[in-house]
Amino acid sequence: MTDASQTAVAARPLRRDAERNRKRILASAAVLFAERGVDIGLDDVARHAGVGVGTVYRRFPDRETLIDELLDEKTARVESLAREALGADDPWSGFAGFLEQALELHAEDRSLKQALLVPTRGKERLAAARARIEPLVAELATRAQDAGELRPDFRFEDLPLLVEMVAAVSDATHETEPGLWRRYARLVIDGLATSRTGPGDLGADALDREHLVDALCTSARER
Amino acid sequence: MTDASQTAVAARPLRRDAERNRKRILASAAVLFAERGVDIGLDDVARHAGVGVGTVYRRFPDRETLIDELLDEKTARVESLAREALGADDPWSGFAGFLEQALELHAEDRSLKQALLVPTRGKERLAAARARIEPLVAELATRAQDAGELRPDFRFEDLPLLVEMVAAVSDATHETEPGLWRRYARLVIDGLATSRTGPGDLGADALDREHLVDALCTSARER
DNA sequence: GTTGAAGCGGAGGCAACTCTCCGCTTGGCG
DNA sequence: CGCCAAGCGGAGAGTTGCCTCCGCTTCAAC
Repeated sequence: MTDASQTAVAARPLRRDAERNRKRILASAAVLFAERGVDIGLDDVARHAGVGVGTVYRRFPDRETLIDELLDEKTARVESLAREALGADDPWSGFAGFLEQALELHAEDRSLKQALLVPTRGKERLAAARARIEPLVAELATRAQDAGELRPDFRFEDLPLLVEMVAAVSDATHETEPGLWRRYARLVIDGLATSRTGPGDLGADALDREHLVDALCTSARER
Repeated sequence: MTDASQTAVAARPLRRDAERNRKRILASAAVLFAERGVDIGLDDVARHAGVGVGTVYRRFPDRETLIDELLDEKTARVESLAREALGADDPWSGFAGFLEQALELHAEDRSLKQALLVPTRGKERLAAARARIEPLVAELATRAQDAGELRPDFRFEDLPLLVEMVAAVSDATHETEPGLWRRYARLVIDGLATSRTGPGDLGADALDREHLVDALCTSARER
């Protein structure tokens, strides 16, 4: 893979001011995408970066180019998480640990879900990242199942929808109670284990009624 | 509670043609809300009902009035589900059965989630319905916990977010594989039980890769 | 310093959506 | 039947969000 600053191969380097603006745009997009997802107005990105809209659209002909460039660093973190997990001693803690860490990345960055899960998002780079990650998690799941710890009726195709589920919680509550998703992640992971006994510990407390109302209103407003 | 056709008390009855149009609007809104949620354009409702936009806005001064009127029948079904469940012999199957049936209603009707969960949606009627339902499910949960079958760290305030989670799956897949939500509902319910052993049975098969791709694209497009 | 290509900003076109307004139509009472 | 209050439809105003275009500015090569 060549240097990250040259999108097209052997493109003539940008003028100094142009390169500076390009960096600013990427930095602003990273912040805003993480916070509000990849479908925000590029006008907002331009304003945040202190450049005109025209500049954004000139540098990134469409939203997907911008996404492709921005998110491939983030997906690389998911990939290395999966590789580490494959090296873990215990197959179950490898699998469950990976899942929890991946969910943490999703909770911190809304755009990650859209980039990793939606196959039409981004361009070649993102597609390649997805293709690298998939066999890794499939292997993680198989090992945990062979060890008898992950329920046998789980299939690795379930993962995107599990992410979708927990992400629905973090989207709804990240303003009100940013760590609450862990409670529901724990619940899901408990449901994935072959067996379980005893009271368990969901970790983070449930929301009280007042905060719950806040959260549901906020998430409905955001939509 | 007085007759459903008089929104305001003692309002003079509508002219015959007006009443007919009102019914048509409600019927169309029921169909479209269930399919696409309560935030669709009221222009669409008007077109579907075969009336002009003006007619819709004259009869229902704002969206919330329409929602309030439409959804209180649906919420009544949730309420009676909860009452039935309280009469069940086994506290756990009462709780779990209620949850699964409630999730089924949510899977069939997107607007239900918005009406029941978001406290700012609708007007007095819906608020009253929410207030009636809450203590019922709290009691269901308490009984199941006292019987030692529902994990003790569950709190009934978790329910809205559990609904949110499973609804995220049905929203994503209701076009591609309408029954798939059951698989994930089962998983969550398994996670809620105090203990569980053996392979379990998630019911509906996971999506194969092709359908999964379809589902994720569709849900992203809809958003 | 001069010059032209590269780059810039933001006005404005276009599309989707919500809701209002007003001239025409119609039901039903006397 | 004749009348008019009640009702109707849909044009269009106001808004928001995406993206294009073009006249002006700036860089950097010479």
